[in-house]
Amino acid sequence: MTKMHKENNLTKNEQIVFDLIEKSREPVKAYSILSNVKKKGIKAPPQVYRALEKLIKVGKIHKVESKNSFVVCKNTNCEVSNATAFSICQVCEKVTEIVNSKLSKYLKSFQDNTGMRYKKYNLEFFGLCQKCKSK
Amino acid sequence: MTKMHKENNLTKNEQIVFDLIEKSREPVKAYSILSNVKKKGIKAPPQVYRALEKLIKVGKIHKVESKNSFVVCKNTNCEVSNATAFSICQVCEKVTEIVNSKLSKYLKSFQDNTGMRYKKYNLEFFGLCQKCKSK
DNA sequence: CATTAAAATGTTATAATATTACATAATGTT
DNA sequence: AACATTATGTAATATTATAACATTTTAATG
Ligand SMILES: [Zn+2]
Ligand SMILES: [Zn+2]
Ligand SMILES: [Zn+2]
Ligand SMILES: [Zn+2]
Repeated sequence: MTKMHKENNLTKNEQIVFDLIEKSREPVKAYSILSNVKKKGIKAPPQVYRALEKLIKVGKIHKVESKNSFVVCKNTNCEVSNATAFSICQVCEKVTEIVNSKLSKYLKSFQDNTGMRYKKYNLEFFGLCQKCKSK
Repeated sequence: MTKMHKENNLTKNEQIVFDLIEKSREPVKAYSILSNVKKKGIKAPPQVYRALEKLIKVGKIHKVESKNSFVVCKNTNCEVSNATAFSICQVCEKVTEIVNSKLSKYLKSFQDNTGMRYKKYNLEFFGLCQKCKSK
């Protein structure tokens, strides 16, 4: 097979899945990805889920857990996906990645009551986006 | 039907599901709940999911999104479930609800870069629990 | 370049999670 | 009692995700 991917280290299927998520500009679900990349030759769920897993691992995308959806990282790969925060509109379901160094510093240095620190977190905020608030 | 529930406002099925989650003392999955309450007369997924939805709404349980599991609230119902934080061990999968007023104050008053505030959040921290760290 | 090992892909099937739709029963209100 | 509302029962199906195994591609080695 020819080298179809760009000058990063993504494989062909990973690149196809990444391109689709990036293009969509809103959270995408795995089976939506699947149906949209059929024309590119990806035919079955495992091909999509493998790509998603790898893309998450290298920090190029994140999973929005409350929506079982995937978005491209807007934040220099979030230190390889160990520190993610999202803003989610409860009305229109718009999802935005929060890039805020004060917040990430606070959470990365957070110690719980037992003194435990954490390597990784995921935070999802819910509210009304600007557009929905002004309606 | 006789009034089977206790002096709260839970219905029969809600009480059955709640009792099971409470008893389990670790996150429980919906179909695990279902199989364990069959003997109580709950036979189908919608009965479980309806109860879960209501229990979440009133703040008696939370969903741990990254694990598709449910836990009882340890924190005075988290102001009716609008502010939840969990500690999740990456090895043994132990889940603990974090009760920390500094953290909750910080997050409730958090404003993103656009000045937006949020009514609700869910935070999941990942790391090693005491037991797994000392291995 | 032939051989082998490792990584990636292809494919089928199935598991796990969750919801829709509609029927029946219980409860509360007038 | 009549009606509306809430809760429950039930079947079917939709959605999300993984297991298992075969094949192909790529990388590494001699
Ligand atoms: Zn990111
Ligand atoms: Zn909105
Ligand atoms: Zn709680
Ligand atoms: Zn542990």
